[in-house]
Amino acid sequence: MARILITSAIPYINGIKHLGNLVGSQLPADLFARYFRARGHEVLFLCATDEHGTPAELAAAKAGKPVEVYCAEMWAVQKELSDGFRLSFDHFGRSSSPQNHRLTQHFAGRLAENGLIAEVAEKQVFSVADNRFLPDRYIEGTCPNCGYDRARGDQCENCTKQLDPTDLINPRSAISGSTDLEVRETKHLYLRQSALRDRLEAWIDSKTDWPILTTSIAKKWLNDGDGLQDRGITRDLHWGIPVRKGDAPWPGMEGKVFYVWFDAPIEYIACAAEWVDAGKGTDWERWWRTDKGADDVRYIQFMGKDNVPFHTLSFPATIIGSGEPWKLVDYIKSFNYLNYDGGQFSTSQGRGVFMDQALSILPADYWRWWLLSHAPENSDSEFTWENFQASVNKDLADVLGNFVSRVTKFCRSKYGEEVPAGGRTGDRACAPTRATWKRWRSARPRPSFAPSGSRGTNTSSRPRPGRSSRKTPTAPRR
RNA sequence: GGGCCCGUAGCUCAAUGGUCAGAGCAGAGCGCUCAUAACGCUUUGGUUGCAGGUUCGAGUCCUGCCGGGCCUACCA
Repeated sequence: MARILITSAIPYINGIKHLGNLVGSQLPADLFARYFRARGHEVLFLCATDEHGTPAELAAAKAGKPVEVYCAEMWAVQKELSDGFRLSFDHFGRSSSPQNHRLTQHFAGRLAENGLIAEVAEKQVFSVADNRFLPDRYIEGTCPNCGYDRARGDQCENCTKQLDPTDLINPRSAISGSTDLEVRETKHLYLRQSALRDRLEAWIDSKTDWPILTTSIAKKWLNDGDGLQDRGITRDLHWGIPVRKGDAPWPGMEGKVFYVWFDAPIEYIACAAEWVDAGKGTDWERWWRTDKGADDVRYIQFMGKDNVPFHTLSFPATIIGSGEPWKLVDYIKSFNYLNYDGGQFSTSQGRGVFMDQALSILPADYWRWWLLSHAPENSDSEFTWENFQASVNKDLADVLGNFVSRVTKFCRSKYGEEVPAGGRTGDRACAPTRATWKRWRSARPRPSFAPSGSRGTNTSSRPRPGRSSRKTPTAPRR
């Protein structure tokens, strides 16, 4: 029996997720977890909400609520929806948990002790009216290239030219519209990823079985320009994990918090501690510390492709740089995007199908089945209502529904109202099943969701009796 | 601009460099009735985006082009 640790990319707190988010991480992770539980393996499946960062603060302000209240409410909403979709997390935590505060500060302290943190003074745009520093994309103005008047500080959406905020003509805050902006100097901590570049590259090169989507993105970042760059891990925000060096204060960093992408992956670990503290488990280090029993754990992460750089580089840099025996990921399953009727799903534009709407239309299993059988593994895939309707009506209602109806009515007509006692199946009938079972047991725990085709576990080209087993494990058969 | 991914039947998708490129749906034909206006069987449909190259052999590897998408480090 193997021990399998599974994490799904943690969904951001600022709203209800759409089906594209769901199929890109949580849903396939859930299928994978259920499959290995059903095969008798020991599984720990963790997810959480990702609660820090500028968008969370702004969403709370827009809702007219204190950010911690807003996040608590949205956590409950997301928890209810994940339950509604029957996502079988062993724990659904929060990146704002005390456990994550402690652990994030611990990692930062260890990295500093190992000389992997640099303090960098930099200039950044500050909005007086908003009383906050503005990330580049929260500054709007007129594009110097094409004249578009709603260009963002990082890029003009109209002409796609990349910009620096200081390039903008008549810059203003995208939050309040205020033009009372000034450039202020601020000091931040940087994770010296460049110092770990060669170790990260060697580690990634050793992962020859990862999806090309995962490794190609990682290698791009490792080799682009001057190679892997250091990354700022602190921000001038109010809501977040206060910058501390382990248990100690961090002189010069008062009032600052860690960057959301520094603390979010650490929540994978902290979530296991939350799982124990919630009384659902007994020993979380057994899953995460290779010196405390986790050396035989196989750890698999699920995420959309936009998350890959942080999971292949930043988070491993944090773990390796700590010098402590934390468990590194063994396999990163990344997904492309699910599109909606010819375009992208869009949370900000309300375009697409959202988790709450979906459940109000049909029960979760309809969605689970369709989404998993159309998971965008090799390229972006497409949701259309026509396809969804036709697939559900034909495959679920007609084929499966009719089959169940037929079997139950057949039994009733032959055996009456009583369920007949079971018997033993003959050896001849069992033989194909045994062959199938043997192949399943020898399969490597690597996720692949394509409903047809010959990827997977078959090592023999000999035709075999019975029906192919190489279907997605959720394919309803009885 | 740079990098990467993708392009396969009307649609949604498969295919460790190796039989005749396969499934489901849609279309056509036949059949069945234990069953949901169902179901089963058969079947039509392909210059694998285009043009070259490597190879005994290319959907797969290489080069160029066309088209779509993603990323490009201060959104997450």
